[in-house]
Formats: sequence, structure tokens, C-alpha cells
Amino acid sequence: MEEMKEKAEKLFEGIKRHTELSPADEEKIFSRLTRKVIKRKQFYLHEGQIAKSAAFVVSGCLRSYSIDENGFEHILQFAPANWWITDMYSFISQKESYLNINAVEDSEVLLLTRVDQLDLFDEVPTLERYFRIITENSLVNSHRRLLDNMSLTAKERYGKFCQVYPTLINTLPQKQIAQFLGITPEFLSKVRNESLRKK
Amino acid sequence: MEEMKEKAEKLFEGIKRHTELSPADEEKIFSRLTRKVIKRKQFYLHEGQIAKSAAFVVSGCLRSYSIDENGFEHILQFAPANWWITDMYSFISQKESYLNINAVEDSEVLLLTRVDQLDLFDEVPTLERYFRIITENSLVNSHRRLLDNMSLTAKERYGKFCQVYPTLINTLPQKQIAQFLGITPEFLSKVRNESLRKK
DNA sequence: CAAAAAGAATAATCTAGATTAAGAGAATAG
DNA sequence: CTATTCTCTTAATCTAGATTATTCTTTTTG
Repeated sequence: MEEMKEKAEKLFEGIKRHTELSPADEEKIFSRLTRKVIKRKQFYLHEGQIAKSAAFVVSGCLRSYSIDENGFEHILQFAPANWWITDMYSFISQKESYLNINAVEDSEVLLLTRVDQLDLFDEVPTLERYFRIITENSLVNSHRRLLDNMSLTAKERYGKFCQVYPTLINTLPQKQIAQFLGITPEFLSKVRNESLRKK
Repeated sequence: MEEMKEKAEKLFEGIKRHTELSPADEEKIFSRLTRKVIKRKQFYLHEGQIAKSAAFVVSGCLRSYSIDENGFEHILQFAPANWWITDMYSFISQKESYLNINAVEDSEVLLLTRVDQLDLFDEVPTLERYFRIITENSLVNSHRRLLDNMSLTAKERYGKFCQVYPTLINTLPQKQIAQFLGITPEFLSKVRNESLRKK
């Protein structure tokens, strides 16, 4: 499987951007990864299931979202290439997830189970460091988004989204951008219209 | 300083709830901690400063919040006894913070600088594990709060707050609870009133 | 302990964003 | 290639929560 090694290379590069990693370490990690193809709209995780693994996106894009009691979807995260995605709550507790995760476009992922991840943390301490660092970064992002949601108007949040995810703007249906921003698609349409007229 | 050792004991207990820690490890960590008293309303961190350290709350309660361009405060976190608090963004990047942190009541904290923390991660790998785990948990909390803010009404969020932080309800000024929930104090007053009448 | 400052309640009015509805384009399946 | 199902827009109406203002109560502080 030379092909798969190539794909894991993207992950190793990411790790080495934060900490060191020997070829032997790479081998140990590689042996625990599983490749999976997830076609557009196919599910990686359904609410109520247990998130046995986390997914590293090699290509494509996944999204995680919850469905509230009125049936509305709220998007927690988009994961384009080179990002990890899972239901963190379910992944660390191995209890029933409250998130759904599916593919926004045809995607390819590398899976690492929680069990294997914990084993690897003992075998390759530098991997625990990597996950410690990316979790710290995720926390900073999550905090910023919380404060943005509390302090900015819908229009301002849309402006920020355009700056932060310029790639996603054109590939993603607007409905999903609205569900990420916490507004209705109708209102997003209005906001975009107003922004256009001003230019 | 026997007194201080007693206080660090609370921290060590917390660590041991997640991973093991030898007496030698405890000694190494202990030697890096600094004790600090922060009186009610006194600041631990001002927006624009660099968060050199993170604070473990021994007693009392701190809060972190941002101030938006209209001068409104938005509370990100309350840290009662046995919690850590810092501006995570500033702490990990050592760049200017965008949060303020001050004491809600007279408090006592143990400080650990980022430099010492990183040193300790090499000396005491089990400490890195501890921080990896509590950061994972914080991320889960932050995600849940994000989704709650998107899917629940103000009244529902207040109800959840009462369940999750029953202690804080009676000690905290309502203004601050409102700033945490992302609503105005006036509206919180209305919500509470309606809840009472129903009972 | 009095004066000043901060916190809380109530009510009237206002607005960002939701809801509902309806039509026009795209995309997808069959 | 056509029917059906999504996606997007526009517009009218509605509402959760904001804003402003007033009064009352509780803390702080000198």
C-alpha cells in the first residue's frame, strides 16, 4: 500500500510542524491508521453512535452538526483537508454521541481509534504532544467563536467567516454557512445582498 | 512554606484523578508554582498584556471576559476552586491577550508560567497528559456551550446554567450571569420572574 | 453610619433576526 | 432530457430579546 503511505505523509508533515517525529515513530503511527472513502452526503457518524475513532481528512471536506428538538441543524465544525474531526465528547468518553458527521463533498480520511490513540500516546510520547497542541488551538478557536457569537451581529460574523474560510465560501451551500453562523438561510441571503449593494 | 504545600495538594489530587504522579514528580511541579492572593475585583490579567502564566484557583473564583467595541462585557469562563484559568490564546502564543481576568471574590491562586509548564512537560510527561486531558474536556464544554447558544432560548440556557453551576447562582451578581449567558441583565430579570411565577 | 455607587425589578418601546410563503434557478436522479 | 428535488432570493409579518428609563434595594466606602 504505497499509495496510503503517501496520504499519511500529509499527517506526518502536520505533526512535524508542531513537534519532532522519527521514521520509527511514523511507522508506529502508520500501522494504526485505516483508510476510508466517504462519498458526498454519506455519514461518518450518526447521533447516538459511539465515536470509536477520529478522522484525519486527506481530501474533501466533512462537517459535524447537531440537530435540535425542532429539527434544525447547527454546524459545529467544517473539516477541510489536513484537519481532524470527530465528536470529541463521544471520542474521549466512549459514550453516545450527540453529533452527526457527514461528507460535504467526496472525501478520503484516515481513521485512528481512541484505543489505538491512547496506546500510541505511550509508545510515541511526541504524538501526545501533537494532540495536546492541536487541542489547545481548537480550544482557542472555539472560545473565539463563542465570543464572536455573543458580541458580533450576523453581518459581522459573515464577514469574518469570509476572511477565515475564503475557500469554503464558494464550495459550500449557503444553507450550511448559515447553519454555521447560527442564522437562517433567508437572513444570510439578505445580509449578502446588502453587502453586495454597498460595493 | 508548609502552608503552600497544603494548597498544591488540591492540584495534585486533581492531576491524580486523571493520571499517575510520583512524589518526585510532585516535588518538580511544586518548585515551579507561585502563590498569589487576588482580592475581589483585582485583576490577574488585563486585555493587551501577555498571559505569562495560567492560574490554578485554590479558593475563591475568577472570571475571564472580553469587552466589545460598544463597551459590553462578555464572560467566557468562571473559575471556582480547583479550576485553571488563563487567556489560552495569549498563554500558548505569548502574544497580546484579548481577555481580561479578575477576581469575583477574594481568591488565592497558584501560578505556572508557560515556560515552566513546557519545561515540566519534558521533565514530567505525566503532567503533559494531565493538561492534554483537561484541555480535551474544556473543548467539549466549549463546543456544548456553542451549540447551546445556537439552539436554546435564553430561558432554557438559564435553566441549564442553574443545573450546571448551582453554587454560582447565589454567589454571583445576576449581571454577570447574564453576561455569561449572552443576554442583558434586564432580560434575565424577566426570565427569572417568569420561572418563579410558574412554580 | 450616611452618602454614593452598584445591583435588581418593572415597564414601554424598538429592532435584529425568525418565520412563513411563494417563485425562480440549479442540480440530480431516474 | 424531463421530473423532482434542492437551493436561493425576495418580501411581508412576527417575536425574542435589546434599549431606555424609572424606581427601589443592596453594597461599599469614606
